[in-house]
Amino acid sequence: MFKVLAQDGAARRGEFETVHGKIQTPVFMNVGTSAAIKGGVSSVDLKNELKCQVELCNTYHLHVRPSDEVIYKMGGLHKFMNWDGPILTDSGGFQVFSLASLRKIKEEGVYFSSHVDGRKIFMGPEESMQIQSHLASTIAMAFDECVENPAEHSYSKASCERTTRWLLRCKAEMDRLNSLETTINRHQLLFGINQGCTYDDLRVEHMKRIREIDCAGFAIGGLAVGEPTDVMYHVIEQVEPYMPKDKPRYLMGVGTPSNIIEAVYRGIDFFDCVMPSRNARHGTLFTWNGIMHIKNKAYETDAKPIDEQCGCPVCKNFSRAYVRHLFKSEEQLGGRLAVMHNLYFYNTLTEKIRENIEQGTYTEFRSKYSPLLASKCPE
RNA sequence: GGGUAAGUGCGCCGAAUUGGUGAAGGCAGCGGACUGUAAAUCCGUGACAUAGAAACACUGUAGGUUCGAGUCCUACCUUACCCA
Repeated sequence: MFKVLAQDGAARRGEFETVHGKIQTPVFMNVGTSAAIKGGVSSVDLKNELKCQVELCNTYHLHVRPSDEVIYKMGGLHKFMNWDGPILTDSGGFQVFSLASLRKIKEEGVYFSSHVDGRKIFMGPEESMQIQSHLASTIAMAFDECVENPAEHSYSKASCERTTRWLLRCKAEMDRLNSLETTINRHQLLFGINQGCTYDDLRVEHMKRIREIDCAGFAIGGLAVGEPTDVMYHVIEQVEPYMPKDKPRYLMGVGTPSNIIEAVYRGIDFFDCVMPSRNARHGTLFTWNGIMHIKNKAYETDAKPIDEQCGCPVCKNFSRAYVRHLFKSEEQLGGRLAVMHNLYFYNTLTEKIRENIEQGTYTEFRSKYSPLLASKCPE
């Protein structure tokens, strides 16, 4: 299912075949938590204009609203949001982290207070798999605990061991669900998730343990949650040698353009992050010359496109001055255009990464763009 | 001409108990943050200054009462409304 087509150092150019189409890696998955890209971008935009390969949705959010039963009745997420490409659903594990004040963790699973109406929600490995099966995503993520940083070694160790037990339960439940005639996508894939906070021994031990479990891919979770960037890169370097070479590797929730370039350099294939969409809605745009705050006065009468090197529908049609105006006057179109630009940028970034790995020029690409894309755009 | 009400820091709005620390807060402007989305959100922002201290400045204007005045008194100015 996963083939490495080319390699340049540790960087891999791959292809992952799924029932919803082939994914060219490295890939950036576009985050539409509640079956929608925030900022008003639809699956039609993603497909026709933004070079999106994979859309990511969230188990917890969709369970809360509109409920997975509703989506199941509507024929699954693909039909529901009219997206025929691959979909990855996150398991709700990140909400164990982000809704820290609203949940309680037990061996059987996690008790949440809904962030919408406060009602009690229980989610364990089986529930997460059942919901994701209803959603009928291409790839389901294992239900894990994303441990906060910093965390005690003893807590992280116990949490890792529980996450392993949860993965075994996820695997068993998914196999059962995939065998049911009533299941919409009976070829749903499961990705296991590595945890261990920033402790090398826990990370490696956990990776060695979960690679024994038959998953379609493996993710590194629990990073970019407050630790310094060099610590994140260090953890990737520690874990990567123990990740199967014939399966995709997914760095969850990461990251900045520079983070992605650096992680690919260290052997990662899949990414997702809210950063392009969230920052766009907040007026921060990514360009090939660095980061641009479009609300800044400097762009008040700037007739140039956001990025002269960019081929996105926004840069082909509108000026910086116009987009700035939309933001300053709180027109919804501003957010939409900004999100479209940033997603196109991320999808083009991974496209360029793939080309450079194929051509064996990834090291030069990385040296040039890793610092450049993290800098502030001049002008 | 007479009467009533009101004037608050940086453009606008606006709070301030029976007078009691150098006047809350909001908007706008300007800048920043954001990493498996409780986020179209949050933070900073009078001026000056690298920063701190000192100094300077504060309720239309000018006086007065008082230990102490945005709050009380007097005059004037401005605005709104009412009566001629």
